[in-house]
Amino acid sequence: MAKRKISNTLALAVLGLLQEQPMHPYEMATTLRERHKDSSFKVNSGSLYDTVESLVRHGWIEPVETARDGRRPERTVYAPTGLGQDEFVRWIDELLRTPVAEYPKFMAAVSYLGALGPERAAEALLERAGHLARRIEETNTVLADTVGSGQVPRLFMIEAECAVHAWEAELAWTRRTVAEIRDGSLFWPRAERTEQGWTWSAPGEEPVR
Amino acid sequence: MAKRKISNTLALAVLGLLQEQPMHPYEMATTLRERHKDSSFKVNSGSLYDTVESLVRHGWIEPVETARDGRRPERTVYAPTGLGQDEFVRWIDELLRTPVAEYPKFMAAVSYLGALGPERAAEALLERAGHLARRIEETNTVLADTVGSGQVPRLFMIEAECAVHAWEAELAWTRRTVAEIRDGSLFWPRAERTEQGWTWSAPGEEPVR
DNA sequence: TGTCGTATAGTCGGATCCGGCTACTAGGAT
DNA sequence: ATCCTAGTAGCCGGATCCGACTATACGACA
Repeated sequence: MAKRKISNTLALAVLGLLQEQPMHPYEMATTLRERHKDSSFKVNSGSLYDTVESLVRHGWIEPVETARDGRRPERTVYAPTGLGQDEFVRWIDELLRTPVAEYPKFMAAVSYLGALGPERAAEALLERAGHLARRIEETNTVLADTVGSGQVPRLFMIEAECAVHAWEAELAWTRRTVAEIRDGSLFWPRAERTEQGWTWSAPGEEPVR
Repeated sequence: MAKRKISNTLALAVLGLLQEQPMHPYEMATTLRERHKDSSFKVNSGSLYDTVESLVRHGWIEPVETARDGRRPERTVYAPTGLGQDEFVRWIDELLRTPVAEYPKFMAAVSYLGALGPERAAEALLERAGHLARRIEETNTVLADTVGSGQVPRLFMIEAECAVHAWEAELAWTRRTVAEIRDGSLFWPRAERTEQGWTWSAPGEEPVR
């Protein structure tokens, strides 16, 4: 599979908005925030203007008007090209079909969980669990206020359900791991350097205290 | 919370390896791959050399030797400084404690699931489910071959368990969503532009076919 | 009427990241 | 003898990304 010309998903968000109506970049940013899409896309104004320019270079969108309102800076309004409309759908299709490696920061830290020692690791994970629980709560509230009240169709906020599901899984794993550390079922070996390389104390022998 | 000087987690991997013994960058890369840590860290040789240099600039590691083996290019061997050893632990602690927004590509695509229409969306998600199931299987095999055979302590591969847990959750959500699309419980509104803005067909009215 | 905070709209320089490249060695295969 | 491939080690140009910044408009309020 050849590499995509554009990889930043913010471009996908831009394309998505322009399917509805022509827009200038600043309006894209505010619209994305209004619709809570800024939790799926990193909306940074600097990146946004770069992204839009890149989409123009690739012929996926084009400027349709440059208006000036009083003495405000002029706004360039963009619309998708035919190519852009096709690629929008193809891109979504591809992203859904094929999982790609993503290297989340949490995974990196878990890789070196051992370095903290059992007590500190358990404590840190427990704090994370609290944050996750709160975030789940907040997102469910947002869902209730929008989809729950019938203001927005469920399909248009489905990514929030997906995110909540993922956080719940992470929360469950985190709590389970804290429990395993505390009850000793996750054995904490004491690594030591010998002439041959590395050895670890085995379960039953003295663990780290 | 002030922004971290270094944010690329590859630097964390480097620090982790150097806790054990001094190493040159190329050896870091091969060691990370041997230990399957390349699924938690994006090990790209270009980035690796940049990262090492950045760690030197910040005083977290320092060159301890530049050896030349025959006429091969010379290798610079690095070791962590005292500061680097402290920061290693602090960084892990912080990454574990506080979840940060990560914008995975899948979430972006799910945000625009609607654009595919029900049949194509279900089909794409189903293909993803297959990939995820395979990846889970593969990782479990690796775990059985390493931790299961007692070659490596479970703690040193705990991130693989964490990843499997996350993929299983994603798989479950994906399958459930396919089912909901197919049995109609995830209503697919037909969006339309009117003079006032946008309106959607409500459940009960004609959905998209 | 001055000015303070917020919304509007976008620019820019520097940091980061990465794919593709060079250059050399060792060990078979032809 | 020569070629070919795989492994060892690192470098670099260009693309991308983002934080911090500029500049104007507008309503509130003292």
